[in-house]
Amino acid sequence: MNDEEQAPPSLRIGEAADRVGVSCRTLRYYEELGLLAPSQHSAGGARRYTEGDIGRLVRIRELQELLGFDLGEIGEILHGEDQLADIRSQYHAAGTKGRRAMLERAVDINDRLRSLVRTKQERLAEMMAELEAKAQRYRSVAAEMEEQPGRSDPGAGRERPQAAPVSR
Amino acid sequence: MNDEEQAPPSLRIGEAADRVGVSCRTLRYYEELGLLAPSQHSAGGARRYTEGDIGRLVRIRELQELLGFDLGEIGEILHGEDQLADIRSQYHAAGTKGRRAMLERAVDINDRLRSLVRTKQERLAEMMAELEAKAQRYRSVAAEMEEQPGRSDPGAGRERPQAAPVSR
DNA sequence: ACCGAATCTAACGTCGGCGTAAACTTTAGG
DNA sequence: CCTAAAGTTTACGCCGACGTTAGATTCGGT
Repeated sequence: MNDEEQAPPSLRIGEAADRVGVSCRTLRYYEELGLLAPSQHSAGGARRYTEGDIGRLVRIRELQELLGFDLGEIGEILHGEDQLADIRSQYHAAGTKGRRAMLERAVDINDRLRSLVRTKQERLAEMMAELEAKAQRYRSVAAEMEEQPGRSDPGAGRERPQAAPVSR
Repeated sequence: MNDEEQAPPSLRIGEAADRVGVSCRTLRYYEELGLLAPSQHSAGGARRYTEGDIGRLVRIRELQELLGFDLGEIGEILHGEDQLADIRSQYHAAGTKGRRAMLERAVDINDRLRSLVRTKQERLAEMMAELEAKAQRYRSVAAEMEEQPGRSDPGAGRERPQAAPVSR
């Protein structure tokens, strides 16, 4: 009656790579570094990536491009979180003490990441303010050009409204 | 009567490097790439950096670290702005047409930078939201641990309040 | 004038993050 | 079953962004 396969359609390496805009080589390289192992394989041994894998991959890229971590640091971050995730599935893996330690470590990573993101947001906000100020100066220069067409010889226009200086 | 020298105290390469947290080699490298030339030199030919140079250097680092440009792209950005700055000091350098073109180019660069910063801010905001959601989950797990001290054997606690799952 | 610390130029070294080539195997459609 | 397209492993290549070393030169305080 129900011939709908509910198997999550895992992606081949090329499809996965296209989805996040990287190369196959990059995926294999991440696997080599222990960052991202496909959670499935075909009978013949080909990599099959689940949606969860894709999510992890996106995460890696965000840490790389947005926050500027190198792949080693990203590995540490991800593994810290992986360990904590194991607490849920493997209740027996560690004693209460170990679980507390893992949680603390994950919280620590999370705190540092949030702090880093915050400072980055602040710096970006400053930069944006400067860019907009500069855009404003550009507009006034453009306005000055409008009302004085065809002016190109030096020595003139020295004591006029003095449009805001352009460079920083 | 007035022996106060008002000369802007230009910095030596080591001092300049320390100020922005880079190495001397990095400064010489940037100069080699045409990104940052010290605006002064000592009699013997040693580099002397003004405060303006420092500002430019900071700018380079921001474009590199915050926005992720490579040094070639940064060069294009800076030179575009440099050209526009010349319009102010060299009225004769280009005809009205050329000046308009330069302004347009600078405005174009500015627009693209602002757009890029905006999208980066948006992505960072999303990331921050995820990090805070995760922090919230951590807190609930920690709370669960508090009210159940010394629980470490498996098979138990299966049907209790079910603290939010930890991993993403 | 002297001398240790800082700079100079020139050149080679390094390392991360993949790109690319080669030779072989799996996959999937007709 | 056949075959083109996609995937696999192994290994070398490459480039950007500096680090480092060497030997000569300059700076600045006494």
